[in-house]
Amino acid sequence: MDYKFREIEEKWQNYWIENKTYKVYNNSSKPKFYVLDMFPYPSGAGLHVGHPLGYIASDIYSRYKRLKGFNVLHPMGFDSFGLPAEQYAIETGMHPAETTKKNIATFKKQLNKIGFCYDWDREVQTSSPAYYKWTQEIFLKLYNSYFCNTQQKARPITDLIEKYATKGTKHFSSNQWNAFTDAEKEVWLMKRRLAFSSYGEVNWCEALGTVLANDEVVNGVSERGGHPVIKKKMRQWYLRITAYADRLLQGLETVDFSDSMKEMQRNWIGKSEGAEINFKISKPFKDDTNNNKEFSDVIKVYTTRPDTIFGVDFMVIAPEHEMVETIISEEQKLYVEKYIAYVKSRSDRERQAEKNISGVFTGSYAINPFDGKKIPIWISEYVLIGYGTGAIMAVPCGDERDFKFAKHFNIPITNIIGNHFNGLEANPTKEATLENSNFLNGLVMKDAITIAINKLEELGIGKRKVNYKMRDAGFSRQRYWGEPFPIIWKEGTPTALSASQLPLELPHVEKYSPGPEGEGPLANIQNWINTPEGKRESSTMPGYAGSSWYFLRYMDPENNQEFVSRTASDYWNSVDLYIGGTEHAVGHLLYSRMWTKVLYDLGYIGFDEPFKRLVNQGMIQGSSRFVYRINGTNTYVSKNLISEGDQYLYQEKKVDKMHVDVNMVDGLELNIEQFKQWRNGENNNAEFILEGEKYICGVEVEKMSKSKYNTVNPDDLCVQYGADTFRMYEMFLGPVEQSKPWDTKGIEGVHRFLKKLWRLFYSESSFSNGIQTNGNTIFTKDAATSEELKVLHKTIKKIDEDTERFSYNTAVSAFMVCVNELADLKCFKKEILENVLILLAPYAPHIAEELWNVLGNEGSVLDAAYPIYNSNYTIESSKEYPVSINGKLRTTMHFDINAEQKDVEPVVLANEIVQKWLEGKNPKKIIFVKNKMINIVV
RNA sequence: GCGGGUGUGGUGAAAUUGGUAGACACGCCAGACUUAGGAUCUGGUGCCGUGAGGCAUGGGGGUUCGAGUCCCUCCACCCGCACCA
Repeated sequence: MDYKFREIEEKWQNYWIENKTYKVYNNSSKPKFYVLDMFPYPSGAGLHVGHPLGYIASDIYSRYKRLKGFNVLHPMGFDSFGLPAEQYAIETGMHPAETTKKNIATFKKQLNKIGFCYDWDREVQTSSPAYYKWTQEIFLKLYNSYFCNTQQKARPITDLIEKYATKGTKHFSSNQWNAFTDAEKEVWLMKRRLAFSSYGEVNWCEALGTVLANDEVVNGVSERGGHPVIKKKMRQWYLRITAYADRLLQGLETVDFSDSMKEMQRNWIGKSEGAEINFKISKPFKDDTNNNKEFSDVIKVYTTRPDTIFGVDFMVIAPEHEMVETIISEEQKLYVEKYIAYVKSRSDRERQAEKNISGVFTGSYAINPFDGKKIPIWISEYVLIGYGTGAIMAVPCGDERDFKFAKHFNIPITNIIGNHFNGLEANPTKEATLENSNFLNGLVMKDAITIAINKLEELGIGKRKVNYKMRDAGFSRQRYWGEPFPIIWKEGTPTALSASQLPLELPHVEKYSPGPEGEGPLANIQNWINTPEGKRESSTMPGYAGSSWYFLRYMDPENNQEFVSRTASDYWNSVDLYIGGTEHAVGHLLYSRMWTKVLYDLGYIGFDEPFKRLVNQGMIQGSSRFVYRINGTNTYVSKNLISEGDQYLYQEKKVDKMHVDVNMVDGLELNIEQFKQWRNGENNNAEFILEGEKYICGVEVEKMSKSKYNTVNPDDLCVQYGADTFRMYEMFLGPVEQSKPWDTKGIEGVHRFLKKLWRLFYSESSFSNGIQTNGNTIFTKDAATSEELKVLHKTIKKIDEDTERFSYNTAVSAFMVCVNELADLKCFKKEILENVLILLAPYAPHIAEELWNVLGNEGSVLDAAYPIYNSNYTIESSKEYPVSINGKLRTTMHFDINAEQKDVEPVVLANEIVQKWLEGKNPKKIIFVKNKMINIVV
């Protein structure tokens, strides 16, 4: 009988559903294990081969853990709120709820074809009211909490109110507090709430009347329509994630993420220690009587290097700095205004990426607080208002950007580090001994830092300061397709709904155009936005709201009393293995880590890190194929006939390079018939200039996307080769963590492997008189030979190690080696094959189930006992040693496994080849590493 | 600009701790079986060289008996940067 993978896979997928094979219960005598994938956004494009990479890896691990005796939670759901559905609605009028429902159905269908072991009874969808009810409730918990700096944890806001009412603060007494109106109280409370409202800058597009995401803005104009975009201040909601900065840093020590991932989070948090220093400003002006006067005020700078204070040659402030207005001099006014207008059109990223130095002098000077030196104050886009104090003291001899700025604008440079500074580039060292530095002279810089700060504090002109690059997280979006805020505004003061009023459902809308003043579409729905108590908040929560806590809901998906019961969350605890892409390195992971910490502080869960171990799957890129059409004709020229240069040419004629669907190309050879029928046969009459008999396509690696025709649909591969082949091929491509372009070429090898495995159980079918005869089962119950056992146990060890360390590509290779060797040995023995099937079950579940039953076993192979490695079967008695002379391999020799250097030396030196290479010389040294190698140094 | 990552045959890759570079596959070449093959099987396949041998892990330098692996330096490409999820 042949390997009829389509029938087998359908059979077992139905079996799994009927027998609830993947149903998971919250009570079990087995130890728990929680394996989670980052859930997908159900895009309209459906699943492509990039999505399942991580899912297959986690599925393998889940099945493996289950076989090893764990109660494994391995759920799946959908991150179904988001911008694309809304964009699509704007374009087509289709309601996001409708498209989302459809897309989820497609995704699920596609996922199920690959044979994942999800317990769909636990599915969550962030856009369903039954789910976002709890997202809203957790928002209320954040809103009704503050971060207690003494205890370094979240506490109910009522504790703070209590404190204000009884003890007051340095800003007000308890009596004053009690006399405050509710609105006045709210102003103070808002400064502490973990979810709070404040003003922030957004990308505002006047023409579209809406706020835009950064990637909707290209070169200062909107992607849609190319309208100008400026920064605008608007009321926004924020999460006070900065309060958790230190705990987010400390928590990294306790989790098993890659070093690079931790590094990225640390950089994002960007903790630095330094000082804030007050610089007095001197701005000359003429008073009414035309006398020269000096205006004076203070600008605070933040620096991590207060030791370089005597090397400050100028100050730079951000174009948005609040002091700009007051310090510009009459003469410079025009230049400054022009410069600021230019900066307004630029994004933060452009401003930092810019290599051309730009800036403008304000006309004012700052006074070095220690020595009274007058330094010019400049404005430049490389200083960002959101970081530090939005003003820096520039030390050109020690900072590269400051140095270039000084050179560019001819600002004299003070050298405070002697010959550590060569005048050609800045030197950021901390090891130099300070010169020209007043009371710091003679000190090594790193020691001078503390001394300088102490002096600043002593003189009251500055203070020690810890700074974070991380900002509080913007938590509102002027959009429709997201969770509504359970907030009502009255006369500028917000009131929260109570938990019992949730969910606050998203009202149905017909149109998605923005509301007045850049508000979200919800502002247009009069009977929803207006309530007797006041106006509802019109913005919605961002995509990461629902995804910040979804891993908790899977534990207890049907609970309608709480977002998760303490019993369920205590049992499942944090996620043991989390798989997803590095693109979430900072955003999603930091937000869910913060939410987890808050919920822990408030006592709702018993752990404060959500993910114990994180594995990042690489990105699957597309491998695009191109055809070349002679400009203005319908004739296509094969790739290698074209000369490439500034443009493509064929016999002096210009050639246009065009994407062609990668699925119509076998390797590099275009299927011309398919191509003619492509896109309703628009190339029906095309002519081809071939090389040999073939049309060869061009190749390039690009992002996988529909518009580049380089997407490959897993459904097609499952139909053609089967899910088991597809799963194993995705793993065989290379390490899970590595990014790589998809290429279907090569899948045959894995498919052949499964067919070869099949032939260990069934004899081949054959044709006689035009009729196919079925092969019969050929497995036997004979006892295995030591050689066969050796193959098996070698494989058990390898698969176990490789699965544990996520080296699935080498595991697949080990299966191939195993089956090749068993085939060579003509081993059809149940005793051996049975165990191979159990090992294989996580990787190729359908064929493993089928053959497991062919061998006469009942039920699912997942309930079998995992084979145990026995080293007795794999012991070798001798070892083939590589023998090198001067590090170059010259021969190999066999020695007993226990042979020592003294046993080996005479034999090696007597060897013919060794003799030849020694050329009669005496060896200087013989290096013998037991079980590794032999090297003779001459 | 800042941060992170990757560079090994024609291709995907392997080499887990500094110890036989290229396992396992794809592709290609030769052959067997077959009415037929997009089935199956056998052998070969890093590069140069008839050969002995030499050269090879992005380039250059270093440490070491020994480097794909460690150190320095340069180059190329990919990803992220706060309203895409």
